[in-house]
Amino acid sequence: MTDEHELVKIRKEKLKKIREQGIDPYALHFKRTHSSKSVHECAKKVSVGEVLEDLEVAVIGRIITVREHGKSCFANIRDDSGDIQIYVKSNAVGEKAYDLFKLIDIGDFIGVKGKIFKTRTGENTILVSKLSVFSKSLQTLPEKWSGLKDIELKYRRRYVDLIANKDIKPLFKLRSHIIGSMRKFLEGKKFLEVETPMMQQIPGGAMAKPFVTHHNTLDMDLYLRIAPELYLKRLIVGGFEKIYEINRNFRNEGISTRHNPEFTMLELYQAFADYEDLMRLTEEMFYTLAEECLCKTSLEYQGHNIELKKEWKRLSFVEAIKKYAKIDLESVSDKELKNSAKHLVPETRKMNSFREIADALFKRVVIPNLIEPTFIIDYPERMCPLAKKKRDNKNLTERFQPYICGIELGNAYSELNDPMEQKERFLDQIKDRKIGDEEAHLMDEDFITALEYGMPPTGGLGIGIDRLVMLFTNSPSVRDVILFPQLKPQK
RNA sequence: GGGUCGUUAGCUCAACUAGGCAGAGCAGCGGACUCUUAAUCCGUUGGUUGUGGGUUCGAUUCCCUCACGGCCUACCA
Repeated sequence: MTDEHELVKIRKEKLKKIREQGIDPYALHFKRTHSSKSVHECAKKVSVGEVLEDLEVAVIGRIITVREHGKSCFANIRDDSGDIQIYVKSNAVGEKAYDLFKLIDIGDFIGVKGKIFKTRTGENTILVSKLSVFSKSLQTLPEKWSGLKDIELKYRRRYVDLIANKDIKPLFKLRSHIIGSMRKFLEGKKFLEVETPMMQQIPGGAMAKPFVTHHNTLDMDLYLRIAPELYLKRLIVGGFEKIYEINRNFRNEGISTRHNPEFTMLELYQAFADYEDLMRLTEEMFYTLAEECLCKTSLEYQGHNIELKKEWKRLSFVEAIKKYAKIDLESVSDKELKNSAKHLVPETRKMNSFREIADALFKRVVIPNLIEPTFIIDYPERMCPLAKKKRDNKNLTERFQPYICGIELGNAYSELNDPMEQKERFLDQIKDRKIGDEEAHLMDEDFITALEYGMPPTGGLGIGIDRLVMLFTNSPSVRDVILFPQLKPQK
């Protein structure tokens, strides 16, 4: 407290003076009649210089700017609907209230009552007749036209970023709108939203390192889920035919412009559907979301103009590697693959499993070329332990991943529903794990048991919501679309 | 994890190239001003230059350490 900033001290002094007038500066006893937006609507019928006589409005908001003129003052207050100008005049509001107003700073919440008028310059304004304080701000807001630029502060104090930078709130409103539209789209197709465990005894459904936590009473470790997949499939076994979950996954991996340790994912499962059905569903979902949220079927991302309402390109994983890396995965041995790969992607030297090397090649050499909406399909069987083998080629699986502008947006399969084959695949994964592939799958016996009860043929689709929002908001970093991205503590 | 760039007043930025009293705008404070809107005008407070070392007569500036962050890269989605 002793090294408190001078600016905070001054504001606390003002706070004290307000309290000395018998006013509680944090209480709410105010009936709002209008938002600033609705004031603007009422003001449409007022002409320049005129006052709307037969209406008194009560508006509450945060002071954003102030322009003093002796015994009168213009200020702008902001609520969730926008900004409105107020005009506080000593002889209109009374001298006592005007003295109170002098104790008000930019950042404070105030309530005003008064009539609407249009100034000489045509600005809709509330001529204040009564004024009250509802929250005294002790911190100074960032400078009014540069806003908050410091990226670290924007993330650490997102609340300030939201106040100071006008484009931040609309972005997160759009994110919310996208997720809402996604739910609406899925409800329209009769999908049922379900919730499955975030804390799992065996983390499964994806290739990633999990976060570990501990339950004290049960005295056992639990893992924050890396994916909901295996539980959602259990529900398909249980008889649900169309289900989805929109929720957080947690992966204990690196942080980058495309990765946050916790991220939001849509996963949906549809019985009696295959990956062909889901590709059509994906196309429809993307352009429907664009229509609803962007009011068009195209989007601009980092200089690329992308039309969504069309049949997306399809390229098989093997063709893609052949096209961009000039390696034929179907004919090379593991040893040959390792040899050819190390020239293109030196990092593969350290890798041993087929999955890791093929994955590395794909990410480094293929993905940057996938700008137009593209489904990469038919991945080699050894890369996808949960996917069903392709009906006419048993070395491949019925899997696809949607890509736009080099962003991997999801993952989908015709799900493997043969319990014995699933068990074999898990055993193969355990072999990969033994040669150093830490992300290879673990055995989940209960999941095998579930499959033994019989899972209908099912299509499953996962969509990374944060990345989808990046794309829809033209954001270069996933941190720009996550309100509170993960950072190290300060100091 | 590796590479690279950055960190100066509450906020936005100068000063660093080639070491020589750390500056401006906004915000704040005092004053003038009853239709302004980046209000204007006059005056003014505010700094351990991210941290800790080193070189030097002298370091915001050069060198090193550490912390935090951006970008690239790796793991991953």
